[in-house]
Amino acid sequence: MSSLSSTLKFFLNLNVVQSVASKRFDTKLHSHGISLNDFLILYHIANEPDEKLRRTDLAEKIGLTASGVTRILSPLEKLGFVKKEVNARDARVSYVKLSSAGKRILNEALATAEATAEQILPESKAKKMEEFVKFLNELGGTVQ
Amino acid sequence: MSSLSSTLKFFLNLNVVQSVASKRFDTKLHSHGISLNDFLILYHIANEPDEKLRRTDLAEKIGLTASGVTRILSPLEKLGFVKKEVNARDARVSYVKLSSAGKRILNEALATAEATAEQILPESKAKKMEEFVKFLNELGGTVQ
DNA sequence: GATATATACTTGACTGTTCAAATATATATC
DNA sequence: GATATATATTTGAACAGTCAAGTATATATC
Repeated sequence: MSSLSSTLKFFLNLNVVQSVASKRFDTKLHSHGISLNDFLILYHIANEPDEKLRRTDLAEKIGLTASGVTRILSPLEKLGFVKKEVNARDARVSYVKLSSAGKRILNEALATAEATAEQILPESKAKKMEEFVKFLNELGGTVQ
Repeated sequence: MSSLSSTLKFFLNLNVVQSVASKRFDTKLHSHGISLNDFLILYHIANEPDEKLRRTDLAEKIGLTASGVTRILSPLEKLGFVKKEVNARDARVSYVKLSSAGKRILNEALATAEATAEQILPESKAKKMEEFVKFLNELGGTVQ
């Protein structure tokens, strides 16, 4: 069995580690009524200057398709965490905007997410973490 | 909006990068009739001394649940890439063993997977890749 | 104004995976 | 031997997300 390149090993391990880590986060964040992807969505929206995003832009930031974004946002709208906002100039576009309830949930979930991250990988053990984050950003990671 | 810890940023970016990367791999490997998870499964089985694994052990290596493993293996058995083997001593246990056809598919897919990895992240650009792989192994990545 | 092409988003149908329960078996204890 | 507990795997149902097609709108060209 020939050896794999380091790059391929990297991606295969990425797959496994992500699968396990996202289960951990989903389990912890579930107490706030959201998933890890919900959290990521609320976080990205909160980081926009006017706390809103086009759905196609959001899809790119979280690495899912536009239809995937529709599937995720629909229940979040029903829960009142986000609201849909139209674009005055382009009727094709709709924005997803953070609501007050959404901000509250995000803030509460932030502490849980930080604790979960610390549990999986204590920062004290995280050598060169900033470097890894940078590396993932180069690969398309959108959280800066 | 307070800043996130480096560790949390790491995991959030992991999520996004993995989502995009796995789509790339799935697209490319689809020409062999398998998915990235199929590939990972065949790879892990091939790396066992006797080319077989218990299903619970396989689940751990790929970061999915036992029922997820059952769902994935069933079509692979039908396709003839793997076969089920019983355990003589423990009737609860069944092994998944690589077949000749499975070995062939894995070898063909290896070239595609390497090319895909190189496309996403050229090894010449991959500074400290071995270090990142090591880091992911510490986090539970099972491809060494 | 008509037409062609592109873009944004949704939706029916589907795939991949999990959850919770079910089934079968193994082990430990009495 | 009976019983309790644990483990391995499967399965019905459900959830998360994609695919491909559909719908609506915008833009470019004639």
